[in-house]
Amino acid sequence: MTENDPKLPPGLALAWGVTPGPRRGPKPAHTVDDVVRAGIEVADADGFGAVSMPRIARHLGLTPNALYRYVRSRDELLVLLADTAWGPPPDSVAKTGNWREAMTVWTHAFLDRLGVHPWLLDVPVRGAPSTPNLLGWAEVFLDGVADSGLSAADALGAAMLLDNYARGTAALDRDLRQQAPPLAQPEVLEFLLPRMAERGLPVMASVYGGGGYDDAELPDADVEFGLNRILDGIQALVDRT
Amino acid sequence: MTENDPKLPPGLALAWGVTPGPRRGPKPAHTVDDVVRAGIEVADADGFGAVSMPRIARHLGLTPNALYRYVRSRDELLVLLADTAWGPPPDSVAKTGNWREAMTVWTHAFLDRLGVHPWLLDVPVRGAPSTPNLLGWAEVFLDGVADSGLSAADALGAAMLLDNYARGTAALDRDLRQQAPPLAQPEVLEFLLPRMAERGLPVMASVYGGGGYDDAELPDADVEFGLNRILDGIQALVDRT
DNA sequence: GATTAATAGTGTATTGCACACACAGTTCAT
DNA sequence: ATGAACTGTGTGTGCAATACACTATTAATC
Repeated sequence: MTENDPKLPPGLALAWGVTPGPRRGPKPAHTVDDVVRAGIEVADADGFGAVSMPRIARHLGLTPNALYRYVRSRDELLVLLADTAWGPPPDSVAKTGNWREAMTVWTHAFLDRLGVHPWLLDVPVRGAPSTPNLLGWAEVFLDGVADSGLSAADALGAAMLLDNYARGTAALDRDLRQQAPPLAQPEVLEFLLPRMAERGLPVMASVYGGGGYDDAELPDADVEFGLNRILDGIQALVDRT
Repeated sequence: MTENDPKLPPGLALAWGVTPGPRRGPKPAHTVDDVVRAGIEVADADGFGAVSMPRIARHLGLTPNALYRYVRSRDELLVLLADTAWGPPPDSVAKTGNWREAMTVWTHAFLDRLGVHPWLLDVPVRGAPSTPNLLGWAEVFLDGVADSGLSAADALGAAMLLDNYARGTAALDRDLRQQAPPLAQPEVLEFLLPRMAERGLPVMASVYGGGGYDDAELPDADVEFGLNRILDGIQALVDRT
């Protein structure tokens, strides 16, 4: 059983490795870790949509309901999946010399993880981090930017800003990559351009019609553009302090 | 039937009001617009999770499958729902005097819409905007920031950045507001703090333990903080040009 | 005006999901 | 040795998207 403190939010206890002592009944054929591993394998293979209890159970050679012996609910499992898939924060952030480099490295590491497990974007976020690895990512961020002189509140604001930016960017990239985006087919522009002109959308029409606009991919340069804007903005704040 | 050009992405034709000419069979009891309106009502009332074909059909007094006479798939319907719920872009952006004010007004208007229809955050984004209202929002943005002297690419980058920021912020706000976030209960901190200390997370431990940190709400000040950082960053770019 | 082809909505079926509950077999504490 | 606690199975509920066959209706055509 997973009950330790029924008042704790789902997954918290398990994420911190709090497991009840020796049990009485038959030995479980697997561990919570096995279940989490299986879940990650399923998600990596077929995306978040495939992360269902029956699917994971099949992967382990179990019937669907057996999973509820390891985990109280699907929600609880998702918390564990997220923490495990994010993994520990990178050391590299601590080794940087200054806050700006730390933020850059942190954000790139964050994006890398999302490249490895794109489905992490689909795991609902409940609130502030409360599981070990997620807290670890926050910790190395705050640690790395200590030399900026930012207040704790401002540093946290910067972390939220970059977290948010990385997630959005990664989501966009993934969406463009997998499902053929609207503008990929020439028929679409053919359909769209005259109607846009008619409806008074000249600027966007020239952007789409100009040829230089590609919908099918998010270039690295665009990612860097946004990141540099944000860092410049933080820079202005740091300079002011 | 909705087929006009089967090669167009789902919903595109309908979103632009392209409907096939007069039909032969019985008169439809409703219009595509009715279906969309019903969908929005359902979503407003019970969230994106409630937007199912049976649910919308019931709202219209139809059997679930009847909807497929108006719309090719649920996906197509979602495209229409999103464009209609966003609605036309605000006039206010065009009336601003300079790019910075325009971006500020645009972002706040964007956030306002997400306040009205929070489920818009859950509608999957397929790629670059291709429906009339969404294109309109992009248009007024580019129009409003023309005086910045930014290149079209940079202005688009700024639009993406702010769009992304607003979405992330609104999502966070909504999540914190509805489902009780982890740190809301005192037992959680009681559980967490000793373990954080043990695991080498002193900075986050002092943030959570310091008392000033509230998980239950996203203050307006935090929203403005991020927005001002981004605008400062764009400012730096504008100044450089 | 009669015929015919296209169409709207219904009913039924398939498949898949989360989860509740009762049960059979297993293992440890007493 | 006995019984309580436990693991995994089977069965059932209620919901979803969507396919398919069918009936009733209507407009274009003869």
